[in-house]
Amino acid sequence: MFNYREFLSSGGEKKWQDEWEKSEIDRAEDFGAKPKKYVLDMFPYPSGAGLHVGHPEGYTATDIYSRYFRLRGFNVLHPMGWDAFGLPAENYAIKTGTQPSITTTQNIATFKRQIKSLGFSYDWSREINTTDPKYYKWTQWIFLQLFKKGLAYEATVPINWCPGCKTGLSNEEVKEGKCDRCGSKVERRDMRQWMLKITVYADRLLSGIESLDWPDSIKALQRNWIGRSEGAEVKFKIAGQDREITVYTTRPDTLFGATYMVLAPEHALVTELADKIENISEVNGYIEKAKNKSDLERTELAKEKTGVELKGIKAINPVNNQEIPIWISDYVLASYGTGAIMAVPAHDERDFEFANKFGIEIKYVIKPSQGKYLIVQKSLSPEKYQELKEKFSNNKIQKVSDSWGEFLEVFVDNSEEEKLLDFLSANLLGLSKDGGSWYADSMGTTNFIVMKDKIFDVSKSSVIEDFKNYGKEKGIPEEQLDVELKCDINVEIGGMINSEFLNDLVPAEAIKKMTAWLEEKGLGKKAVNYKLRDWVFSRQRYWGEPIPLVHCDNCKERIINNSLTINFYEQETWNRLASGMKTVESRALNPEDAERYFGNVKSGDNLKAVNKITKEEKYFEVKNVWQYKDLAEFFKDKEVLKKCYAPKPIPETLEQITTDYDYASDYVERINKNGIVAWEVEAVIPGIVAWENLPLTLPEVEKYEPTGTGESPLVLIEDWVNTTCPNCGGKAKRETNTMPQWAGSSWYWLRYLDPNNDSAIADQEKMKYWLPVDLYLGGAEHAVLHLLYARFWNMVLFDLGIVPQAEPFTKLVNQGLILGEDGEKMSKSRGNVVNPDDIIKEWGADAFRMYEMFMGPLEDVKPWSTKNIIGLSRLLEKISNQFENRKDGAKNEELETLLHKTIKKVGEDIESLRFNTAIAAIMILVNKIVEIKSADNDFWQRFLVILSPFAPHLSEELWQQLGHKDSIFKSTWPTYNEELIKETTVDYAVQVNGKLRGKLSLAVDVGEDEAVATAKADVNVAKYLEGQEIKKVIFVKGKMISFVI
RNA sequence: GCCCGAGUGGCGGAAUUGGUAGACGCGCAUGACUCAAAAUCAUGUAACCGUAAGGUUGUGAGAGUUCGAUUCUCUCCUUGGGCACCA
Repeated sequence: MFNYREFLSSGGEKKWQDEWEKSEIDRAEDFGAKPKKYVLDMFPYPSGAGLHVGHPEGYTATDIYSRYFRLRGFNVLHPMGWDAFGLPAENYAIKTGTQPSITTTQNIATFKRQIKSLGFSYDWSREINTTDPKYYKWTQWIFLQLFKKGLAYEATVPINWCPGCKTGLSNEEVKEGKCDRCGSKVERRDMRQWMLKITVYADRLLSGIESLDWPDSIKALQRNWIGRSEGAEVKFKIAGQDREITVYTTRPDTLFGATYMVLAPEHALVTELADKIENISEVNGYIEKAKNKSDLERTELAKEKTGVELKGIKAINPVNNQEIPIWISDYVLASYGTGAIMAVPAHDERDFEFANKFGIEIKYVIKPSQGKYLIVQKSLSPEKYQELKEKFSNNKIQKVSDSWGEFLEVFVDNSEEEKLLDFLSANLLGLSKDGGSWYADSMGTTNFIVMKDKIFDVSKSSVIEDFKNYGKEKGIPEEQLDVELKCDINVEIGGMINSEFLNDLVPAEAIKKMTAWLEEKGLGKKAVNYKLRDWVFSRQRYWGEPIPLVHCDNCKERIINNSLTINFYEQETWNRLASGMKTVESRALNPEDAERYFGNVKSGDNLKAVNKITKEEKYFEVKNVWQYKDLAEFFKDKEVLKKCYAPKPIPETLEQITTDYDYASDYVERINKNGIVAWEVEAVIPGIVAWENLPLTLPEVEKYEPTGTGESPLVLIEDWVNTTCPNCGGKAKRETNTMPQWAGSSWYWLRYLDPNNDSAIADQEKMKYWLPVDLYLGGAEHAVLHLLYARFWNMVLFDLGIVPQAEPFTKLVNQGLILGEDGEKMSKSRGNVVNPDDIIKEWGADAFRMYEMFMGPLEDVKPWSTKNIIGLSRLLEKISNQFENRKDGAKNEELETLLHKTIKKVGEDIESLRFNTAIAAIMILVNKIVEIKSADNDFWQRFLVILSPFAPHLSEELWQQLGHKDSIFKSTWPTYNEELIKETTVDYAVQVNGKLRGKLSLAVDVGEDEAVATAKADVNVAKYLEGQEIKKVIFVKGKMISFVI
């Protein structure tokens, strides 16, 4: 007699887990003939706490999915591994002195035991571990590919420094100004860092999103993070100076409304024109203060804008030649756009706030015309309301309420403006709020300020004054006249005003027209900007992949930033050259440009200029990062080509140059071959970089404590740091920074394909066979970190011809967070953490798996509830009991039909990851078995297979009890018969005037006439139809019949 | 502030080319079995009125479109997540 509880308590589940492992049933076959399916879980960080119930949610889902597709005849790759570099193990080491590698090994063992106890069908022969030198050899190898491609560079930049973790962080690792890991407030620090040039891929990372079958929310997050914006760069001249400032704006249409300019405190203009600025000490004081503020402080103080005007100099608005003041303020960021803005207070909220605070002119250049009017409701009689409705029947009238009371809103389009105004003045204005006046308060949504007997047009600049004067005349209390116009930032509606050649255009069109105008006049041009910053890639910590580079003193020079090369041309050369180049921007070098070009150079570095023909060299020592006076002097009379942000391979054909390459420096080598005189400037500092033989293994250390000085503990191991240069054989020093945690996870799905390959990250053919990943499941917390980095690396590897697709993950699904029983996030401190071990011990793995799937939709956030597990346990017990009651030859038609329906439903639900409804369907079927009392072997053969992905242990056990020698997972998914599933009768709902009045069971192919006649004859329905004229009958086949009377 | 998402019984949740709201499970109630309890089985379970038949209301709030709205449109509220002076 089979008993489910006995099966559990006697280790029945473990028995099958061992059996499956022994028979290697879960192995994926490389190059198998069956269609392939790559089902991937985000691999876990093996923490000391072990698995929590959130982990198995995703793993169960992919397990069910994998088992289902194997039963459907697919060759499924379903691997698991460990993302084991990271701070917890290192912090534990600092506390206890235990080597991170030892803790990691222990934690992995725990995780593996727990994961195995859930009966997941992972192919363990492909297990990987990011901390294994055999694995990180290839992480390092990929880094070197990036380095050789010019995508990894060293730079001294202000970075996010976490004082708690004593390491630098990437932008993606900072949440609300705090460290994503430890919660410490992040500080700004200038530090030497290895950076990855992810910005080069910004556009492709953005456009690639479109093709992905990912949740919209994740796509939106990535789009936001990349933050592409289109706009224009506009040049503003400084009055009386041979100097201009370039600003970036997305709203060139509002240029006529630009009443001042703002520079970031770091902007080079201030130092350059220091002697022209009358209040220079005040300005310098402000700059000094801004410098010392952390990013967090800047944003915390954001509520109140600060700034200082640069007295003595003025900028000239290029569209109307008006002189406008120049300010510096930290609400303008040096790191975005050009570090300078034109301020249009009337149509930008930040500028509006700033201008209001400092009393700067606000000039409106867009007339709003959304056509929205507000009317006080209490002034409307029912008759008037009716009249209003009839008059404006095509428009929307709705009730709203705010702190002022209840109103009606009437939306009219422009064509009906006049009509509404007539109506307003004829009917309503005399009856408005408080017997006095009432006004519409937002310029953004309203055309007119409406007063008792007068309407004011807000497009007139004097509107507020007019309004107030009129109000005073009428004796209206002052506080009721406190009208404020707000800034309006819309692009879609309204027309331009006060803008000469743009007048009456919709802003969106005005943007195009203005941009074209600027380009034509040479005052500006179209430009694109991204919020995405380069990836700060080095960490000053121990437990990570060593960066496999060597600094050598013998070798003289090092290019610290491949993007830095700029070419300066003698005037004559320039003249010969410039006519043939379309995309080149030329100008004499000035400090502003120098700052932009050499922003990565730090004090003490050298800049080397090389004459490409004579090979003459000239060195400039950098005294101050923001000042390059010597350099500027030397190149004063030379033109400079625009810097090259994006080093690209030397083009092969002329077409390539003109179509693909924006930047002239890309093809400077070719030009030089033609004898053109140019100076090429590189930033150089002592020490060459060479790369190591891989893997460069992480040495053991005695102290894991970060030094806190911006160097990793590796610095303390002298015989590791000191090495020989692979380049010249002389004395050299190793790089001591390590890689961030995200490095190992940025390519791990490739390694599963070929985990033991010692000559490549993975065999090309294997990659072609298995890639891309068909289903990738994991938490949404990785939306911009792991998923963006992984896409970036994959794209680079694709460009190198290593991986076959640019996008690694075709379909991505996020499992929702599981909250504690109290509805809060599970956390140790709250004491609401549930340990899977306890649940499995009490209820078994099958019940646990099924409960996690039955909780609700996979993607939803949902609370855990231990008491609800009993429902699933009962189900499994019921199944066991009914299995014992089975009777051969006792076929039941009703049950057979329901089984077919269930086979269909469960299959469809698994494919679309709707496990909760699949289990509900299984429950309905089981309830039917109970009702029928007995089912035959033939029924069980098929039922067990559809149960098996959910409850593999019990299904396998009962399967074997049916007499099978082979595993149930070697069988095939049962088929269903469409004919059998077809219903013969359908329930129709009968409605009268939209209310349900009766239900009818009719033949599936019933005609409309017959159905309507039957419906009319129904007692319940007839009651309502009696003595009524039927105006309309609606018949929806298979659904309902509706009478309108 | 901006960008996503969600609001349905006591609870977890079903149902969307607009067509019978509340599937399935938990819980609860009553009954059977038992000396009793647990377990199990049976029945019931949105709210209100009614002994019942039946009726009315009902998917965050308000409006709109429709014969008919959880589903579509608009406004608002609450809530989860993300971004946060990105010009």
